[in-house]
Parts: sequence; structure tokens; C-alpha cells
Amino acid sequence: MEITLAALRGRWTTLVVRELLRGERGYTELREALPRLSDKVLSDRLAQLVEAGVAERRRLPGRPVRTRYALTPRGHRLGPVLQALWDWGAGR
Amino acid sequence: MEITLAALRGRWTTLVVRELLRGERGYTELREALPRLSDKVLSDRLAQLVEAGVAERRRLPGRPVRTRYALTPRGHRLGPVLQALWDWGAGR
DNA sequence: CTGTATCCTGAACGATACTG
DNA sequence: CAGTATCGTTCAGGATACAG
Repeated sequence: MEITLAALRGRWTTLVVRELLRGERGYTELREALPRLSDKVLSDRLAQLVEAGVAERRRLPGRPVRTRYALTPRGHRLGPVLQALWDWGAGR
Repeated sequence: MEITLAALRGRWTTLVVRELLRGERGYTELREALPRLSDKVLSDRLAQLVEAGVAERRRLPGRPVRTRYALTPRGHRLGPVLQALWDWGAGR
């Protein structure tokens, strides 16, 4: 569970995962979906998620550079878990 | 889900909850179960959990002062959720 | 388009001392 | 027994500028 804490640490991490649960996204799409995150925080969190094996980053060939972020199978397994967490928060 | 984040924010918070899931505890029992937390952090987290409605604090009459910490019903509902989170972390 | 670099702030943590 | 007070450290986050 040290692993869980390391992978999901940070206030915004789960929100980034939530966005990716809806499907893969480009950098700008993520930025627009999460306007409260600065570029720095967004790219920090993405790097952390890739490092933790939750998401993967694919660069498309050609210019301008395009990148796609998608959850790994491990990341997808986070779906029901985070849903349970959010349901708990909603259940007042 | 802002609520969830506020209630469980902090590196050690879920570990305190995990200890309380096993049953109610006194302050010293918690300290011994979580030796890596300083007094300050432990009492900060406990206050936060009480504030968030996850745990409650009962003072027993008499001296020396004794206190018991126990999860509220809402806190207990966190059990399966955190379990799922930890299972995800363990599933490599 | 997709980031990195810098600099700063604030919150959480950690250690130690002390009290009703 | 059950904390609070104080002080320093560490790290996530916020703002802005700039680069491949």
C-alpha cells in the first residue's frame, strides 16, 4: 500500500486518471478538461502516472508533435476503485 | 469528490483509518501501532478525521485522562473502499 | 502542440520539548 | 495518558516565461 500511496499521491492525480478513464487524450485536451491545473502540475502528474505504470505516453510521428496519453491495463483497473472512493465522498 | 480529497488528504491519513477499522483505539495504542508518525502528525490527522466526520473522539471520565477514537458509520463505510485501493496496489 | 525551466508559496511532515 | 507548542524541512502546487 506504499505503492498505492506513491502512485496516487497528490491532490490532482486522481482527477487526471478520471479524465483518462473516459478514453485516451492529448495534452491539450487534458489541459482543457482540467483548467485548474497549471502546465507544470499537469505534466508533473502525467510523468508520475507513467512512472507508476498507470498511464502510457505515445508520440505520434510528424509535425507538429502530437502525444496521446492512455491508461495501461493496470490503470484501467483503477476505475471501479476510484468510483467507490467518489461514491463514498458523495454519500453524505 | 472534493470531499473525498479533503477527508483523506495527507500521506498518513488512510493508515490511521486502517488502524481504526480494526476497532477503537486509545491515543497511545495508535501511537504504538503507527510508530513512524510523530505526535504532531498523529494528532493533526486525528483532528482532521474527526472534523471530516470519519472518526469520533470520546473522553472517558476520571483520571488519568483516557480517550477513545472510533470510526463513525461513515468511517466504517470507508473499509471496503480502502481495501480495494490497497488490493490494487498489491496487484502487481 | 507539448511540454520544460524558474521561482515562489503554502501545506504536510518531522523532531523535540513541555503540560494538565 | 493524551496531547500542544515551536521550529525547521520537504514537497506539491501556482504563476509565468520560454523552447523543441
